[in-house]
Amino acid sequence: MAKVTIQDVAREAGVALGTVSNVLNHPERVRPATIEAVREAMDRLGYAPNQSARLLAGGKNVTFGLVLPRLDHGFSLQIANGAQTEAHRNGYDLLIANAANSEALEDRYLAYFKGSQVAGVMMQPMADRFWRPAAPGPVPMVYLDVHSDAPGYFVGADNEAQGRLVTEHAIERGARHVAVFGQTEYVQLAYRASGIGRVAQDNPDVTFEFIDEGARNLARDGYEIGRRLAERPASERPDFVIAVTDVLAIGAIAGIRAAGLSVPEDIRVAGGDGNPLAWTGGVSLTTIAPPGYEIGRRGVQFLIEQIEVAKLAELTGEPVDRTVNRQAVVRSFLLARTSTGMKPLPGSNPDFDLGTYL
Amino acid sequence: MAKVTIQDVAREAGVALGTVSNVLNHPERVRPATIEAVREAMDRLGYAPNQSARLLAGGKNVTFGLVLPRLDHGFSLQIANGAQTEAHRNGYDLLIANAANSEALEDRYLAYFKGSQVAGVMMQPMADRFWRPAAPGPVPMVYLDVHSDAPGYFVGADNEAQGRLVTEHAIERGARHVAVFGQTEYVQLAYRASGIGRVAQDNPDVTFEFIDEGARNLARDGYEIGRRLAERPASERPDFVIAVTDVLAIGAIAGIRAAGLSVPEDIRVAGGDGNPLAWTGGVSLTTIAPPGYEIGRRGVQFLIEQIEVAKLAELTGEPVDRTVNRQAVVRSFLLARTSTGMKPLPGSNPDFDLGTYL
DNA sequence: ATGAAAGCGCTAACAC
DNA sequence: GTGTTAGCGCTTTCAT
Repeated sequence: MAKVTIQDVAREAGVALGTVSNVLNHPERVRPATIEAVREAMDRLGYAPNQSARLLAGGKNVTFGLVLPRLDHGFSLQIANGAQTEAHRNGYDLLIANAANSEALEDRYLAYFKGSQVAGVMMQPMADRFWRPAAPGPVPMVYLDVHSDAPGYFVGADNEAQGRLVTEHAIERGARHVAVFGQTEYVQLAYRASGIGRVAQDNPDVTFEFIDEGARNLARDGYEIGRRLAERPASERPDFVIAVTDVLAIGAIAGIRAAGLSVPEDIRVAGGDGNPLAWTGGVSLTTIAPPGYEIGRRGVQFLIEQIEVAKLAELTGEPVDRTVNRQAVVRSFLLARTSTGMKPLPGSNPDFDLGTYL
Repeated sequence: MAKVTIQDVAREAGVALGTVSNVLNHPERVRPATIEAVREAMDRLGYAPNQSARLLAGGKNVTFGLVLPRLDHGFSLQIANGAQTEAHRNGYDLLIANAANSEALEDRYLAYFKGSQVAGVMMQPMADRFWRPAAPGPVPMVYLDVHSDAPGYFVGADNEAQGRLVTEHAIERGARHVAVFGQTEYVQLAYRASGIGRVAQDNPDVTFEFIDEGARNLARDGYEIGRRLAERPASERPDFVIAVTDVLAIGAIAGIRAAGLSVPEDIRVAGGDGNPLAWTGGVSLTTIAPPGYEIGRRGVQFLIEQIEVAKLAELTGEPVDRTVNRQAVVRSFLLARTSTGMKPLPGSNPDFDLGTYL
């Protein structure tokens, strides 16, 4: 129970306190045999270095913090996984905090990370039109899935491109009557819709129908709309359906089938955000590669960039420019699959199968 | 850039250092007007208390750590959400670490949390037959989804009961020929299968068929098996299918439908782990309530229990018993739904719709 | 490679 | 209520 300190280890190993510290932080300064003895003493005593003391004494922290608005959302999970992978690849650890849809908790975790002297903090702010970044603080900070003209680092997806790519694909597949649906209250989804609208304007010969309903973007909302569209007389029925999210799209596929039509033979369906949780059984969904993972990776890279800049500034003695505004946009690309009549690739990526989320 | 300390705040507010500390930790000892002035100074300076210094000086940590083996698995997410909710309800924060399937990372995060003097640590160990808990350390610790006779706190699901409940439901629904399938390599799933087997023994008049294939428990594995079963001649065809996981079950439903039969009219289907990510479109799946959420909640309660015990021991001066073995088993209950011919409840829980995981 | 010592920012105990 | 001070465990620096 009594906590083991570096002193105890030193005594047990018969060396000086400073030597134990060196084994931990600068092993190259210590003779191998000594290292061995010290390590053994640590194991014997079950020693775990006190992080607080380490940090307070000026040790370097190799941990990043990530504040997510929720943990039951595929997009945020993609971010978490991308960030974890990239952080680990660069020798950093990652701690994740779930703000559980509460702005108070979001602030709390943010302050906690800052106060913990982590090497950097990433945050996906709660979706909100009025959101503003905080003033630059003492630790590197990156905002994910949002943009701003204020000083800071921002990584987002090109939502308009996501909409554009899917729509261009529809045209290429010979669509004559396209139905677009999904709740576009969120800024990100509105951009997706705008990309779709842009391509629509460029193709006046194709009929576009925008269904703007009080859908909450749940699978069952897509189901209802899909069923309704499929029950129309053939002449008024769309031959291509675009949903702004994958979850809506799989709902639509189920609804179309429930009405007795088939996908992609009668109606083709595409989603828009590469959500690996969206699985329809039998027919794989055409969508856009999941940008969350890449956003997480890019966020970590921005963090490391800030650390490098700060290190350099410290060497040259020049102050860091606190007013820079850096923005990264993650590139989107289409994943064309069965639901729009494409043949599945032989070695298709199992990452996009719901099964991995068992 | 220069970090703001409690000293700076004190100077800015024109009070003593100790007063600022009191505003932070014992506001009741400070006059309201003073509190106000200090708070204002904090805001003006952008002060964030240094957690390391706080902890090192003996402050109480109100943060729990949770080490998960992966973040792309519904069960672990249930745990994270349950733990977060219960922790928050009790005034604690929760930090999540993703070991990303690496035992080295698992150890690393565990050591980090211990060294960070968090108030308690929960860990869902990587599924492994040879797993043993670590020796009791200085911080409260709870292991999730595993059991052991070694000293420690353990919270798990009653996997055998999960299998038993589903199978009893099958009998009640009039099943005559039950097909059971799923990869039972993991200990947890083997227990589920054993619960099924137990009920099978008690009902010799019902035919049970155990399909033990090299399935990886992905949705597409369930799809193949479901299709194959449905294509059998009617006399050899099961009238009830039990999959050890929900993901397999939804795959099976899709497969059965692809073969031209319908669920639940021709074949009834049940899953076994209440995975909210399993969504089939149209027909809702009979399954067992998701135990992950409850396991996370129970884990936090065990952590708090250990903290209480330690507090009490400190008061009485008696040493804490380090050899106790406490085990909690999360109760399972059936969610009977359309896939086994039950009528959906009018106000059915939206939590179990994939849509919330959009 | 060792031993001694300063000090990181804060909390809690103390005297005022 | 306020101001002062010891010391938490560690890293780093400096002399040896």
